[in-house]
Amino acid sequence: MRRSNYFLPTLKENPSEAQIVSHRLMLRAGMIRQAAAGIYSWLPLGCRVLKKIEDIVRHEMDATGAQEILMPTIQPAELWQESGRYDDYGKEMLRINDRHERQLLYGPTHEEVVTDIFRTCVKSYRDLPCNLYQIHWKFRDEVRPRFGVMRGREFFMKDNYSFDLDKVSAVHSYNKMFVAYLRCFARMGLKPIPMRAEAGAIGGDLSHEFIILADTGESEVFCDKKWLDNDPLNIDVNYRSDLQSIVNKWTQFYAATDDKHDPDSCALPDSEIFEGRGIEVGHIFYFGKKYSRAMNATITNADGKEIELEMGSYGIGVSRLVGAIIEANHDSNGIIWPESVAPFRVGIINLRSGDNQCDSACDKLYEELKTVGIEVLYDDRDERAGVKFSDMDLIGVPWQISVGPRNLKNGVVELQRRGQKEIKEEIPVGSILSRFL
RNA sequence: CGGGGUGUAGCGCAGCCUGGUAGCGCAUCUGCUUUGGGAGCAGAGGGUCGGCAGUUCGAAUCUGUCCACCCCGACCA
Repeated sequence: MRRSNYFLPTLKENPSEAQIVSHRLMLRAGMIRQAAAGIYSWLPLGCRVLKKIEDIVRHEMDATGAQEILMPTIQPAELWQESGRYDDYGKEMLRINDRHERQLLYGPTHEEVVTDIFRTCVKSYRDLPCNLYQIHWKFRDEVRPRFGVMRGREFFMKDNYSFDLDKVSAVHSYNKMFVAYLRCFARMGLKPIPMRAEAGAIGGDLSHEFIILADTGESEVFCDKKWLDNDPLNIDVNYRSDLQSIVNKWTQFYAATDDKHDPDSCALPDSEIFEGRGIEVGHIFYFGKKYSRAMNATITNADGKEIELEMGSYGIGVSRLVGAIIEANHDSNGIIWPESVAPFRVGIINLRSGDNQCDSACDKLYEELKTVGIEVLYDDRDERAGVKFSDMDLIGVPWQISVGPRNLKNGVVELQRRGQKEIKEEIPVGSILSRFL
């Protein structure tokens, strides 16, 4: 992408409405625009990152055997009246009447809709287990939206729903999601910590929330230092085999948020405790028959008996992750994207646009990188070098290639890793491409 | 939903107390000079001062009311 035709409205100054760093940087980097409190438009740069995260999540979900669907954002009130949640959910649910005065709502979650789909379409135990997911918009009318996309009212979320015949199978479905979640967050360059959680409004008796560590996180976290050395990507996963040992391994160490942490009763010595801050980015629930019973979602088992389905639901805040990743990866100059979610992998800075040598060297490099499929942003604007450096740092492109007349005389360009200012490499123009293959 | 705060050009702000018809910086446009970490000079454009209703000869400024947004708390992916 050539910067001169890329819609990227960066800001030099901090918008006054934004307080926390990820919100400020997302506005300054031209990723989002606020339309109303807690409601945002996603501009090209933000959209790219959102889709990168979405793709990682989709890939990991597909690997577990889950199948993607899309359910409506607008739902009929009847389903919620049937489950009993229409009254329970309260003012957080945005309620709408259509022209016929039918009661509708903008979905805050989709247990009711998916249960309705399942009960009418699936009648035999042979079709189980089944896990359906979507990556879609939801709306919760928060009393007080804040922190930009981290706590908006409209948000982009991945939500799965598992259906099983019995509890053993349902727990396996739960464990699959548990492991897949660890992998998702790790692939985004984050340190996930699963914590035993209250099931809250969703209901049920088995639940974990996934917290990622970030210095500027919303809640305080206390955990065993052994967490910091665990890497989920080292797990050799076969989703068909029993996963309980992996889940056990990942829940054996101490971890608690500040409201649950009691220094007096904690068995760990202080020297073993890591004290940090975190952001919740995922939550999984096993809730058994709560909805299948209320909504009469039954199935005939092998013995010809009609039984209620065992269910679970599993959420990842995809749009929240954009903010969370920035909270975990930034410096005073801007965002530092992990490569897996970066909007562009490489940025080319033409230090002297208009200079024939610089222009042609940049053009050539740009075309070469594009040809081999590397996402590259080429700043070809007629701006001063400082403006381009600052902008490229702000939007956090992982690799910066600076092309200027001084170095070009010696046939080299400069390669720099975002976030490691001290390391600058001078590389012959001809061999830069091979660095990215 | 309780408490606090702010609405003036695309962004950041001053002016309001003490009424006299709007200003600064950045950004934008034009020209010249510059060019390796947010350039300099000269010129230009851009505002129903959040909305409505009052007070007044006259309101960004005073009064009332509504709205929007932000912060702290309670609540949450």
